[in-house]
Amino acid sequence: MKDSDYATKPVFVKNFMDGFKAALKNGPHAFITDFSKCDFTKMYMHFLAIREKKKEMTSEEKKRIKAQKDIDEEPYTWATIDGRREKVGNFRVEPPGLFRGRGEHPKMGKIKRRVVPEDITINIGKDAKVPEPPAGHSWKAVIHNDTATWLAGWNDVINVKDWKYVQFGATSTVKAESDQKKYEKARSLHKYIEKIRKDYKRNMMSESKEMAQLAVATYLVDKLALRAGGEKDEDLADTVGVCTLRAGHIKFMDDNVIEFDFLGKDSIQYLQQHKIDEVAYKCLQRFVQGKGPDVDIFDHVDPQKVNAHLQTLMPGLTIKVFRTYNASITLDRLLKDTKKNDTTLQKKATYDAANKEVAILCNHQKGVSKAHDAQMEKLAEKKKDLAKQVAEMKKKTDDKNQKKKLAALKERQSKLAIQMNMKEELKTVSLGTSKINYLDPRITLSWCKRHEVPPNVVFTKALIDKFHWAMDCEMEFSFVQEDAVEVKPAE
DNA sequence: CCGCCGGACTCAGAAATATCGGC
DNA sequence: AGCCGATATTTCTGAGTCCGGCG
Repeated sequence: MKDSDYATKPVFVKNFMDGFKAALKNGPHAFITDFSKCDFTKMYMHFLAIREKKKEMTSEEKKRIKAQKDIDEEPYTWATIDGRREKVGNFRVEPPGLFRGRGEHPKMGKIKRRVVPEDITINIGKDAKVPEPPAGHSWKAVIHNDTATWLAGWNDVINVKDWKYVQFGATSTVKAESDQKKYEKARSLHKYIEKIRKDYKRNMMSESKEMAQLAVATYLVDKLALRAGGEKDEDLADTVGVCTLRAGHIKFMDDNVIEFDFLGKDSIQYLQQHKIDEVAYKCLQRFVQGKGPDVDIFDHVDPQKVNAHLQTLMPGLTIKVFRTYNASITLDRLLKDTKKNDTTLQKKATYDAANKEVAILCNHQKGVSKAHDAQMEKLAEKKKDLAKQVAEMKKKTDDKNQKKKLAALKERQSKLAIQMNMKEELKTVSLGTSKINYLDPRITLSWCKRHEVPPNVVFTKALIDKFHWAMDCEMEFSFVQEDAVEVKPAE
């Protein structure tokens, strides 16, 4: 934290000092009340030294310690469900520390106390042996809820109403089945999408304010893959989704273009301009008329109402399904441009480009790494150097391998150019999130089969494990089912 | 009915850690 | 061939969505 700018934020400092003072109260250090007079350098140096020591270990030592750790943890990484022994996900409780919310979080800096066995509820089979709590401690409760999939849970110590759970890992049957169901539902949305679009286009012109707002909200969800946006408590960061968009979050530009500028999940900025449907544009103008920037645009609807309406059109349909649908069908469409005779590397580039388009659609971002500019500069140096080498090689007409060497240099040049281009283009775009959560793995795996690309070119080992249920999909798998008529994206 | 809220699960980027690849 | 910085992958935990039960 000392390396971050948290200490310059008044909210962080206040929350931290409140907790710190409470901890020091009645002790010999109760006189400490002023953050600006505190110097934590000694602690900082202490932890830095520990890190240094770790670094200095030989690789053998490191390996040995890791192996021992794996052995020690092994018993906690498995659980049996319906007679199957399956991998557990997060089996460790969260250690104490300072809470760091995302964005301008009102609780940043609060001290996160240690979670003790007395906080933990164990959920286990009636006849199973209950794990022993640490010596001298007891569990808060032991329950036998066979309708929930969590193994243990506790109330979060910062947002006390929230629960934290120990769950099965991504490779487990429960997770795999639910993942599969998610993609099947998104896939079936395709069969209803024309009906849904007709429905909202008609309803946008409804006299009923609720109906019109329902329609425009659904349109934005369909076209832009926005999140639902539920009401949030005051003690959380101020972020929005479709239903909580406020008048100040949109700007009306010429030619039915709207600029969206708001903070979404994790306080990630959504800043995009889109040309939208003319009727929807006019509706939005009507909805914000006479409203100040802080007033809700959709004051007559909420996610429950939108979802309830969606379910009159397709069973089980909710707002988030559109995100999955949109992401997957976009990948499906873009991968069709893969060239048969390309090298694996080129095919991978096509895949990454499609993945990138999905990431932009879903607004999946990442912070620019601290070293980015320096790294780019280094690559630019390399580029200059290569250019010089090429120029020199051109002069060496006496070298009988001149042609060959020149070709090799040119090859390096073009590779470097691609690398630099990619690095710059992806400096704020995060590809992983959509790969893990939004893209039907069968699209990717059937593409791998058709184009003879090994799955590990596009999926990490963990993803290959997670998507084991999709591995044997057919080569001809299509996210859009064969019997479906051709449908264009929302306009 | 409908709105509210607790509960359970999915999804999110940052940080930590492991592996890679160029000199 | 081995070191070191860059890149890839995994871990962590915070932040959403949505359902169902209750008043």
